[in-house]
Amino acid sequence: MVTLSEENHLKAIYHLGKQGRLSVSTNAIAEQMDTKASSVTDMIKKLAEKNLANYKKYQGVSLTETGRLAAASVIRKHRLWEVFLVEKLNFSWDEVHDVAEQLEHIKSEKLVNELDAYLDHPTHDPHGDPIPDKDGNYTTIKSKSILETREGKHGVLTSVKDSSDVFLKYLNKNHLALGDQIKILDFEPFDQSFIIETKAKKMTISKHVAENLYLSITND
Amino acid sequence: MVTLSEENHLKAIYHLGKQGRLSVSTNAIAEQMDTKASSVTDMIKKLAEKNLANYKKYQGVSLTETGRLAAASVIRKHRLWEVFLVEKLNFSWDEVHDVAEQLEHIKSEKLVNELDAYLDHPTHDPHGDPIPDKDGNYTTIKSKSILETREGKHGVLTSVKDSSDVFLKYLNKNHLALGDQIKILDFEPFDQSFIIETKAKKMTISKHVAENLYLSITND
DNA sequence: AATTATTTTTAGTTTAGACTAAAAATATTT
DNA sequence: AAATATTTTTAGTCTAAACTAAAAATAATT
Repeated sequence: MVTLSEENHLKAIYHLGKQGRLSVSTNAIAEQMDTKASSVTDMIKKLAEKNLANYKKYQGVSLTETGRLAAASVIRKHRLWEVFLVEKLNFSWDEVHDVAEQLEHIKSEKLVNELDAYLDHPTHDPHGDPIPDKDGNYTTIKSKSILETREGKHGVLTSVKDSSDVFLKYLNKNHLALGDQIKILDFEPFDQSFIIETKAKKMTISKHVAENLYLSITND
Repeated sequence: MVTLSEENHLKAIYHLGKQGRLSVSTNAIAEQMDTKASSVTDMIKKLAEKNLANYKKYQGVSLTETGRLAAASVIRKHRLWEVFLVEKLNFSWDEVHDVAEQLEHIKSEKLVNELDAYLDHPTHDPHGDPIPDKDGNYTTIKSKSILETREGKHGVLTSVKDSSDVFLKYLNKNHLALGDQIKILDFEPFDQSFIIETKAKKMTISKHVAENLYLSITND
């Protein structure tokens, strides 16, 4: 049995290294999880003991195949629940995180499978993040942050890097949503801000915003 | 903050006494929860400390108004989730309990309210048990077990007392479901068995079954 | 390369929740 | 009412998961 805390550590390791494949530092995990390095060390040992992680003292941790699958399963549940909350229960995308954080730990094969089917097998959550399938696989939409994109290009807003409350509320306020067609009109080198155009209007976005918005570029 | 274990104890006390109003014994709680009396004593002290329970040593426990509301809230969530699982996710009524047992502890006002609305404010769960509203109130359907009912009477199957796996599977096997119209044809004093008639067929049920099926009697 | 700084681990506490075994209180019998 | 049985509580132990502070290992800098 994988405990709640173990699941959370698996998730952190998964997120920090490429799906847990590369080895991540104790400190990085501690920071991500808002806990202490010593606590992380303890937990890592347990994960290694259960063959969920590869661990050598002072060398960081990576996930085993089993660990990667366990982590993907938790993330799958998290993102499916997020879709459920937004699509069925009128949550907005800035309200789902805390609840999904709880729901992701519910243990029931049938529940996940039925939920997945009920939602029509969604591939991405409300923030544009991919939903792993039962085997932990997912397809990534090729996309680039606006900061990496040149003026004149346009594309569809497919995901946000930062999915914090504040950022999502900023996007709501400015009527920016996933799926929006966006054109990059101008780039200002001085502060690396952009002028972009949506269906509705033109607006200026800061560098900080630009690096958190991901577009799937439309060829023209 | 009410912990998971505290919530489970509140539930047990609520179920054992009239919504926690009458004082229940430590042993009864321990048995219901499949734990030890000494553990229950510890927990009861915590509940009293938090003003969720009234407790005097050796005198049993009852719930305070706050405690009663907290318990009702957990039960409300449990039963709403059961409805969700059956109506939306193709669970059958004998599969919902364990999952609902987990889901009932998810903390989010909005989640419960939206779920309630999404399910169209159901008043009863798949076993016929009433779903408390936000204030912990619910309406009981007047019903009697078949064992307490005389031959010749008929009524609608509104709830089951025992909602264990085995019993529900027995009912499935015999095509008995909530909402079924049932007529009591005969009573056999020797073993207190009954012959009943449903839309589909006649069948004999044992005393043990009869005392677990509740009918809302139809006047004629 | 040696010193300093940082990161990671170890060792020892703490808290919540459960347990066992013994003691104390209450109930039940004779 | 005394003796016995049962229930409940207390006292002390255990485990999981966190913590602090000190020690050990690794990394960075002079």
